[in-house]
Amino acid sequence: MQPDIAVVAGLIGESTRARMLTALMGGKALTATELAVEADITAQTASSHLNKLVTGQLLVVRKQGRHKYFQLKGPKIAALLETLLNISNDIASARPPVTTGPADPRLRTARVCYDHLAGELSVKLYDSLITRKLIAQECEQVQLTAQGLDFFADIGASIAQGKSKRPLCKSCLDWSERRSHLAGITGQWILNDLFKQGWARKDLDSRVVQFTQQGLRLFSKKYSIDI
Amino acid sequence: MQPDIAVVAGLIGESTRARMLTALMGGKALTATELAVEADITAQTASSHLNKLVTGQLLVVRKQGRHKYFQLKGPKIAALLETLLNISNDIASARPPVTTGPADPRLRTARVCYDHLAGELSVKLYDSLITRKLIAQECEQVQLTAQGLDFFADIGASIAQGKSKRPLCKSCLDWSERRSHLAGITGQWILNDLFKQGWARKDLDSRVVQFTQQGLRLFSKKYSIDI
DNA sequence: TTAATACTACGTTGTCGGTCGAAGTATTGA
DNA sequence: TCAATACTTCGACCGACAACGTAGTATTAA
Repeated sequence: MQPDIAVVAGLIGESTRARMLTALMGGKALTATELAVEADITAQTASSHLNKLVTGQLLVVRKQGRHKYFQLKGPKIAALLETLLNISNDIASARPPVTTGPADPRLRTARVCYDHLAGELSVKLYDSLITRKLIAQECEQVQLTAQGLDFFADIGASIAQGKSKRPLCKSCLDWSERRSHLAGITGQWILNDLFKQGWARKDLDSRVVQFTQQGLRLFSKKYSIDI
Repeated sequence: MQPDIAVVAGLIGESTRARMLTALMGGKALTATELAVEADITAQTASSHLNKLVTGQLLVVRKQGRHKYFQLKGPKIAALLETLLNISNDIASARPPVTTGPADPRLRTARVCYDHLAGELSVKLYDSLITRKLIAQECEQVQLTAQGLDFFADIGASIAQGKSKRPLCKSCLDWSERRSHLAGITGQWILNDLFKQGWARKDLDSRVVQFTQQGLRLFSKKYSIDI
């Protein structure tokens, strides 16, 4: 029997739940109340939706005191949502040449895509890594070169493959830029490093990554990016 | 503004429409009536659904006489559906250890995944290509090796990259096998070649690829597969 | 303990949309 | 021309479900 794609798609295919899931693309675990605010509904309704999403295996929940933290269940779910974001963006921009929304410019510049960086800045990063031959892209597939491995070892990146099945590198299509950016373990490390260095912080209740002036300078220096 | 993933997901997230879309994963264009039969509804209801799917940009329609042929709009949509099939399969098999459905064995053996081959046989094909170093898989990414390019040139495959952005090779995760198989231009060529040689035919109203006895023999010989 | 917060369970309401019957238009074939 | 087929439009019905108010149960803070 074929798997029933309607149940999963149906869970995502309701605007309120979709807003919650999109909010969780920020990678951070959010509480039920936060998600209720995000989706602009009461706590009761949110509770009901979140229950469905957990039962439907799209979210996992961690209880902490009187709070319940919800999170996307894994990279697979995040990838599905990103695919949906891409296609939806294609469709939306194909439709009306009018109102090609300016969008939140900060969201367009840099945002979190589950566990890695997305947006203009991440595309520039990707281009730089390609130009410097630290990653190689063939056939729309990416991998670290020997130089790349050295480079990331030098800057102290702990990106050992480990026993996880996750690829070191993975290109992720950006819905705002329509260009590739870096996902996978390496992409995840870069984002974490960013925060650890204090170069940027995640906006509350949003996927926006807000760089400090100096952070942006140091970041672009580290990865040789022209701003 | 973020794209609204709810509309696309909502279109897929209705069981009747999901059945139609899954049927179209066979890659063949189907008429409205055929899809109505497939989904077990009347022609009126089917018409309404198909209209929505076309408006929603998931399908394209070609009019031919008094028939209307519907088809998935492109590889992107097919990829989205395949991702959904995978996740749904994971979820379904995680749930009840009971009724791990035997499924249609023929569907499990060989089926069409939009424009390439999927199922047990395709996974074996993939493994054979890897073993013989005709394709290389690193970091979960695939590409044709030099030998691979020679091999496919020898057997007359016209798999020039062309100006299309489609990758030559692409691994596609199989929902029935939980293993990779070959997609992309090369995967498409192999499937077409199969039919051209008369080694197999597509079942009507299904994704099943039905091999002839001799076809299976010649196919496995051509690609050095152990059956 | 009392009060406040975070979340949940239940019952009601109202809307949205899937479904089909009936009737209509276009195309094909005899 | 007449009849059959393929698809669409309209209208009505009805079930599903999102939303919330009320009323609960945990957990924390004072």
